[in-house]
Amino acid sequence: MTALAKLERVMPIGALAERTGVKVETIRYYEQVGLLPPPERSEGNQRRYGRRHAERLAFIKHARDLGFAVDNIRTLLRLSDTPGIACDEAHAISVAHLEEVRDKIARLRSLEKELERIATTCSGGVAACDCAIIEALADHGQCSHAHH
Amino acid sequence: MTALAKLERVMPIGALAERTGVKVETIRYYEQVGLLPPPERSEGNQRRYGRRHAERLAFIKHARDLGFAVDNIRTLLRLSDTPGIACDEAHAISVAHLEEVRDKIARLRSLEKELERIATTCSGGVAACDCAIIEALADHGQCSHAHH
DNA sequence: ATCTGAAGCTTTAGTAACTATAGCTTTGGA
DNA sequence: TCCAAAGCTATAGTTACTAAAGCTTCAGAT
Repeated sequence: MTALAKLERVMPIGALAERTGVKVETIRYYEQVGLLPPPERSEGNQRRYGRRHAERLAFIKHARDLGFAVDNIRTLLRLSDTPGIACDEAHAISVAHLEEVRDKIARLRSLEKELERIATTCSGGVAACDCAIIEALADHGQCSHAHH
Repeated sequence: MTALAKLERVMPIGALAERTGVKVETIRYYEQVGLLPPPERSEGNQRRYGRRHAERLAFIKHARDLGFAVDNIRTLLRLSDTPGIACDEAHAISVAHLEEVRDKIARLRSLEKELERIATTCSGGVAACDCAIIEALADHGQCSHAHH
């Protein structure tokens, strides 16, 4: 058996972290909140991971990168653990999340416009303003953006 | 003196909250973290606000709505308290924040694309997939998006 | 003057998703 | 055998609030 193949079976937490790009502390945290099942331990009580764990953690990381909440990931994992059953729920979660993301984008765009206006009014010169940014913040009247 | 004019001087916290759209608890929180100066108190130890406080709180709210961090707002308030001095700093904060916002928008757009792809692959039918969403999350290989 | 319900008070804990620290033990190669 | 790197647990800190418990004050009606 090669060293690599052995690593596949008994990775310590640091190797798993490096391989998945998830920090050691975060891995322990995921275990604590029940996303990642507790792995075997070495004689000295250190965690030893296998390929299953690596795959599951990759799933989690990917979902987190896509902005899914930990709670939703728990559901998605449960669904992926029971194959064949309805993916309706997975679909619903994804669609809801997509909507959230679109919403967030829209809100940020409106902020962007407003900030652009504010930040360019005062170019940062010493004498030019006193101070347009501060005034813009103080006086809501100039503000174009709708509901807060 | 009208009732309204009197309210301007001795608003209780609830009136200030209603007037500014900031929750009572949040107002107390802003006082605690030093954004809002401690107001006078009634004989029975209740907070009594005046117009100054209302203005300052409006400033804070507006800045928060624009997504400025509390820490940056503290700086902006300090700048607005010492008029005439350099607005360079205010400008720098705004520009940095604008960049952050743009960055966030860009990242969310890429998420949006990816989620769109994932969510539409499986339309939620019972038999159609098993399950494309789950598989997409498990298999990073299909993923178009760049760095995580 | 008294009653009462709404509003206010402080303190503490909870939220999301980690991150960091302290103080200790284990591991694995020279 | 030695030792530095890596791992362990438990606890606290982060951001910007929000909520709850258990009390006190306020202001209008009686």
